[in-house]
Amino acid sequence: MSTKERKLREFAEREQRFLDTARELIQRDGLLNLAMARIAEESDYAVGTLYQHFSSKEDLLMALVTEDVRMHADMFERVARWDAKPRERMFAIGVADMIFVRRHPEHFRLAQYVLTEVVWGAASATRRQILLDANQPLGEIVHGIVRDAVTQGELELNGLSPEEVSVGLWSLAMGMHNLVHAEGMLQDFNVREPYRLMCRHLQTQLNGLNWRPLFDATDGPALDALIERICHEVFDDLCSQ
Amino acid sequence: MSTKERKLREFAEREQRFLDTARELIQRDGLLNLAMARIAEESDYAVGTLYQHFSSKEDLLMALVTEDVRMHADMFERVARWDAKPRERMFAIGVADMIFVRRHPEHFRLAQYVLTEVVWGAASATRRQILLDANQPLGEIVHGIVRDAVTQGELELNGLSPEEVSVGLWSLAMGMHNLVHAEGMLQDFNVREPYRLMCRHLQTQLNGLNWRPLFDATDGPALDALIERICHEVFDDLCSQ
DNA sequence: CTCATTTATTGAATCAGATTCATAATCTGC
DNA sequence: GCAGATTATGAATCTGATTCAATAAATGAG
Repeated sequence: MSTKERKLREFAEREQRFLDTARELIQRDGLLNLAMARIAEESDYAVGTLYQHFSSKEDLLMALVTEDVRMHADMFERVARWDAKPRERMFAIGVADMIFVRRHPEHFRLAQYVLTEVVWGAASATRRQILLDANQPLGEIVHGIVRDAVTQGELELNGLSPEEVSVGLWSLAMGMHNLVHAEGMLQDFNVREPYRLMCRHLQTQLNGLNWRPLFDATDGPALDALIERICHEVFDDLCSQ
Repeated sequence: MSTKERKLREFAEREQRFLDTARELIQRDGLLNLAMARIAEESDYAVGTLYQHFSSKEDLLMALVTEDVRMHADMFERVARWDAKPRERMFAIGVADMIFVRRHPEHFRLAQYVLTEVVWGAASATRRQILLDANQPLGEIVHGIVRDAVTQGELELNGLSPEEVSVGLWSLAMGMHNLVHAEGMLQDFNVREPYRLMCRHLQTQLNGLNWRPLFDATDGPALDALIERICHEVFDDLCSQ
């Protein structure tokens, strides 16, 4: 039944086209001015057709975030496969975030919006589940690194679960993303390179957990060298810049 | 000119009434279903009158967040006045957050929404500035504690600015707030008491910064005792539970 | 106290934009 | 090539924020 397959493929292609158009429009005119009619028009389809793919505007936004999350997950998976000590891999997760943000500057802004009660509640249950599923691997990978460290005797949990350790590190990263995107909140604090700062604080926190081998977070050049090394060994194609 | 004063007071009272009504409605029907017409109706005023106070719905939401931020700032000011070591005061900031969330469970959900590009951009510039101004003291107090620690020889900055140290701790707290409110993101991780966990990670991070006196973050009872002590010494009236 | 003038309140009308759905077009199997 | 099924279309509908002409209240000079 080749016809059925072709139909499915065409449907998927059209969906992709809608998503790409939406992304362009957000980039051009801002999320604030995104209109369903415009997305349809710019994609050369009718509004009704757009609604065959997405049950609502919020649904579409959630689909965009899901796309990004999958790319993010790909980066995390490279880290998981990277042959290095758990502590280095955990740090590489932070570096992955940093690179990801550089390549998808709109992602966290959009994700922040989509995770909001208003948008979350207005999207379809199906779409929400898809997003949650896409997120799953991110958590798994981080937890896995924690477990590896414990197995290899480089970290003691001291009563925490691996997930609870992850959450501490995750919070740091998520909080920095938020501060960066909260207009005006961060400029008062006069922070030049928030993501490099995040990397440094990540090392500090890992030291605080007594995760061996300890790293001298105050050694700026060493920090930069490590970031550089991870860029080359793990994300070579992604950090030409 | 007592008449003018009375007018101003009445205007302020009416504004407060609108805000209180809005809060009730949000609590009852959710942010998703908040309608300007409803707020006006429930406050026994016409829609147009509501718009004399708030230039848009987003403006009103921002005013709500600003109210909360002021209360939050009051708690931080208590900490600033508390007679204790900088490290204890810094930890007390985390405890303040924890108590604040318990008393205003809707705040961070709302704040998350308001800090979103869409809402931020739709509010009036004036209202935005008011919110930023209300936030200012929060940052100042935290930076001040860092500076005190340095002055008293209990912390070395090692090339960071006091603001950059603050931002690391701030990120942790903000990230946890976000994870808590991102539906479904955290249950997968199976975290029972996220704010207690935040407190523990805060101690871990302070240790990582080598902020003296160090605290054994793995000692659960000691952690709980400290939290308890801060509740009583600083926030006695606020944590009857 | 009265009236002209200014200021504030009102809510029906307007507007924007998301969503629907009757109609038209296209496809399918025979 | 045709009947029936499926899909695409975009004008019409619906929701809810925002405006503004009409109305009411306050002011203050005489």
